[in-house]
Amino acid sequence: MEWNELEKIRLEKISRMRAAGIEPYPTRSDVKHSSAEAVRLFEEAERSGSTQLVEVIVGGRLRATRLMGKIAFAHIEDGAGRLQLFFRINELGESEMKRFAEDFDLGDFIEARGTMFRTRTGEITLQVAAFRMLAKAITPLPAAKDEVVDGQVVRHATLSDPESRYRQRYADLAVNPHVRQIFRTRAAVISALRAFLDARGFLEVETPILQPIYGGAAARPFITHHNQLHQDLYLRISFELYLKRLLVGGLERVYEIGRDFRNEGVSYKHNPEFTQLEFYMAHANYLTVMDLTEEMLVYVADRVLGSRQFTFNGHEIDLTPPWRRVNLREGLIEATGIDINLYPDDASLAAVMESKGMKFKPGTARGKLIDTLLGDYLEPTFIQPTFLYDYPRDISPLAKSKPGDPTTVERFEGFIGGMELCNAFTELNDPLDQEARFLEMGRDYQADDEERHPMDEDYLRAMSYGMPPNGGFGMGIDRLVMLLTGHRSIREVILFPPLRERDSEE
RNA sequence: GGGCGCGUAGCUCAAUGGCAGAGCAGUGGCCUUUUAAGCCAUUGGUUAAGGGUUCGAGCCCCUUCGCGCUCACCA
Repeated sequence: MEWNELEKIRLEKISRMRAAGIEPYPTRSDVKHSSAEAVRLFEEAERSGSTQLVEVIVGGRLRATRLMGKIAFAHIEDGAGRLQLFFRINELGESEMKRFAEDFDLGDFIEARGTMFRTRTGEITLQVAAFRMLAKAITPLPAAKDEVVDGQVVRHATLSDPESRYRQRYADLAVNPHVRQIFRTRAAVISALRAFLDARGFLEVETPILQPIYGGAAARPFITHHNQLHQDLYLRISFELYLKRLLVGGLERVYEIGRDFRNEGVSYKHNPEFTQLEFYMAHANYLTVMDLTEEMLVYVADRVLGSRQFTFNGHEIDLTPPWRRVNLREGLIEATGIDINLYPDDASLAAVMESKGMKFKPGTARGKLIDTLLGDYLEPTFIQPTFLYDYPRDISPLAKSKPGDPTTVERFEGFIGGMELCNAFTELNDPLDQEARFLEMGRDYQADDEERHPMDEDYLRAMSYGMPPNGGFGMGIDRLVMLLTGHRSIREVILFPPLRERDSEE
């Protein structure tokens, strides 16, 4: 390690402490109370009129000190909040007061024991009878001072450079309480999703992340290699094909929450690894899944936010059902004037789009053209929760056809805040149809080998044993957390977002 | 990958092409109820890296690195 001037000073303090027989990193902590508990115990004693002193042992990070000669005030921060400490020479003696002033720095983890009282200004405070170092901080925290405004801690000049915040997320978390809150919310969202599905008889399962054949989505995979098997493996791009195999096996309602990996570009709403929820439900269909989606997201919002309304990107969003439901064909007619049913092949749709001055890559297949249209003209307009439904068959190889309409499948995507959040369909369970779809996809994507939807023979074999009719659902958890925490960048809701390696890391 | 922008002290930020600065943090003092405590003094810089133009570059030009925004890509 290379230490800067500030750090060298603290290293000297460590030497000084050790020379005095004091261990700056003791093995045991004797902390018994959180800051919040200490305050609560004192308030209870006050309320009951007890004359008994409230004695506590608290511990936390030193966040502020106010040294005033023969007395000193300090604030420590722990997981539960902040607590003011009061040091006085009368109780501690001259040498301990000096030790506090000389050896203790902002950022150190310290332990303090004593009795609770109220200062003249009314702040509930620990009168310190004894204190010690729990863990010396060598590197100063990247933050200036705290201020309490209306009961909220405002931290001044705190770490704000996004690169530093992501590279040193530990420092970001240590210094920015609102960042810690994002990840508490994230955990609460996942916990609520589990509770919702568990209560409805879903079984949580784990399927392979390393897969010999990737599938369930159209994306370039990450490739890795198993040495002993002498075999290349892919990091999964979706869970879909494995979860549906379980329906064949008689697990009628399954879900998985986990990581997907897609070797694609990053953006404010794309990360190469992201967290996905997928569930599959026997005897459901895309309409019943739509209802369940509304119910599930309201449940999550109620539990996590205590509200069905929230602000995202300057929009007041309301999750209260029923959500708007837009037929894809009708939506496109309204937004673009193009009726996709009148243009049944690549060339005719491309021609009409060109006549309207729309931009797209030449030679794009019809399905992808339609996807471009909805991405450009519909998705950004779906601010309030909206289901877009009935997708073209040729971009939905795992969805079941709509009865009486062979070009359309029973599929919907849910949008909130102008962003795709989830994707669901009545799952295709006809193995012969499925085989035909794989072959069609093989043709459409032949030009671009990496994006090709590979044939999965074993998946077809599974389906050939008989798969119950079912509805399936996939949702990006990161995006849901973005919405519920009001962050427009996916990196804000991922603890350690990927960054390029730097030449010299300190 | 393309375009635009940014990178200055530990942190947050200043600085017409003309002496690299402030606040906080740090260091040394004073201070027995403070709370962004206060007062006095003070340390701290390869201005991301490298090259160029210029009497003179943090500032202008080129290259490289990193980050952000955006476009492309991403059913």
